[in-house]
Amino acid sequence: MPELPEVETVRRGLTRLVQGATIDHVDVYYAKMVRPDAEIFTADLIGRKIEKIDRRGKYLLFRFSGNLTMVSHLRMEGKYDVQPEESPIPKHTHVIFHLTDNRELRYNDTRKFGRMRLVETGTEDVELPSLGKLGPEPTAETLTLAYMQQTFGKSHKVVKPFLLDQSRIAGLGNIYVDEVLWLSKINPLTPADTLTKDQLGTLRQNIIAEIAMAIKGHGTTVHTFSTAFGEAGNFQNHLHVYGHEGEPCERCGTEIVKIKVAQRGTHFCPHCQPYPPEALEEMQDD
DNA sequence: ACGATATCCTGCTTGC
DNA sequence: TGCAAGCAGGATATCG
Repeated sequence: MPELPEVETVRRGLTRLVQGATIDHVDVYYAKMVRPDAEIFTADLIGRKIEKIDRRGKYLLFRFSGNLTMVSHLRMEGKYDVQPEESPIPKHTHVIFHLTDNRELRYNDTRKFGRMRLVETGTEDVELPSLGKLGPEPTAETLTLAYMQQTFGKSHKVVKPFLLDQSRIAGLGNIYVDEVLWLSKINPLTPADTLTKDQLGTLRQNIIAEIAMAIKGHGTTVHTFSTAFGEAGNFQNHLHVYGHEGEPCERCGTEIVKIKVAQRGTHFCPHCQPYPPEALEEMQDD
């Protein structure tokens, strides 16, 4: 599942391959994937030049000539690749951007969860409310401790779904949330407003460092992610808890457990990340 | 306004 | 062996 580091890796690969290329025409094979409807979508893109590719959180923003932006979200399994036009078309290819140099930019998505949206450049924050409401990027400059103290302090939500909320911090997904909580020795069921300043400082440092390291490693190949640009993601070698249930914790040897928190699979070490009193009380009730 | 829940999809895993 | 049911999950819509 692409999270921020994977999307950034895709952005860099696409920039290298198709920045400056011009769209000849577009074929949409799965109409629900695009907006406005496929007819308008394909008509609007004819003759446009890909001037730049930006990213915000997990969203890709293709900047086209003529003030047009395509906002693309890969969701679970979306992938782009660039192929010569004679190359066979795989089963789950849903959109093909035919370029004028006889190459094709193809969008593949097994589960059809990804979405593309065409808007006038500059209006994306309004046209896509979830994009406009994104929290700060997880970097040292943009994610300040003061911001974290303020936002965490105001919420009773438990920290796992809190960190998955893109309007709080942009770009974290299920894998990296489990990882940074393990690194920070914070139980995923801890209410956000009970975290101390020290804990928030540790969490902040781990988020920033983990995302930066994952970008350096070209993302993770957990499940079906690969960059398709000749840069195989190798970050899975650095995962400590995600997908490691039943294995000993690298720090203390206690068995890593997997539970459900807010409907999401959640991995942690019950010794290094002890349950908060709130969670223990809830467990008494059962 | 907020939280909880259902929905979208397909492929893989699990269980009988 | 075969097949049905269960599970995975980011964003969004809907309900209370």
